[in-house]
Amino acid sequence: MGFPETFKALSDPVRREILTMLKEGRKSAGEIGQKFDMTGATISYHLNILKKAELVFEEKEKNFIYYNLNLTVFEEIMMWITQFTGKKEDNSEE
Amino acid sequence: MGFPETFKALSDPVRREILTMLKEGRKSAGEIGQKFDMTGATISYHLNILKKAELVFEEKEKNFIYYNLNLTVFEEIMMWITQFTGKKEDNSEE
DNA sequence: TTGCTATTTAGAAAATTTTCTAAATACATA
DNA sequence: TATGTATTTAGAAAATTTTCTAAATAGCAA
Repeated sequence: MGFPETFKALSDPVRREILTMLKEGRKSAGEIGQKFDMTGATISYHLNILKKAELVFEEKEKNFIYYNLNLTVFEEIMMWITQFTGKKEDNSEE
Repeated sequence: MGFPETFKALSDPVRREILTMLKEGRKSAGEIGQKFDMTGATISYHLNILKKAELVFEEKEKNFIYYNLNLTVFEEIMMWITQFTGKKEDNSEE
């Protein structure tokens, strides 16, 4: 995957808002788009960046494409930041 | 401060590399610049972005300006990510 | 003061990112 | 098959970011 893509993906407010929406559970591209004053094409562009950064994955179902959070990469970002804050690196609880 | 600036600041590889360098301790703008194949003006631009994001602070001493990590904001990013990974939010050890 | 070193500021050029419109694809169902 | 809905792709325009050169500022030291 690569940190460059991940951090780039997180650097845009629209994309962070999309991630926040997905905390509630999967949403279709259309549902996500309704939250923003942008064309579907632009939302699609942002979703693609999140997908390439592996921050989300998609599930195709009927006519829809649903987007989900992929938590693995969030863990990796945590690790990266941990090198600065010096908290323990293995969160072995839970 | 604001997450937008912080994430923007972290989105550039040069700036992340600068932060990594500063783990060792404070460095002057000149010392930082030696690591990169860029003009001092460009380094200064990146340092300013890190400073505005409050990821670093500066100490002026004699003819030099030394840059240091400011760990506070890293903690805030950790918090932001924690909302996704669901780890405990108060790291009350140490 | 004058000159030297360290760094920033200003403004322009180059590169990248974000957004849009229009067209394309894909699937579902009448 | 034909039509409609959901979403993406292509290509261009607009906006932002990164970089450079040249000039400015600031402190030190002769």
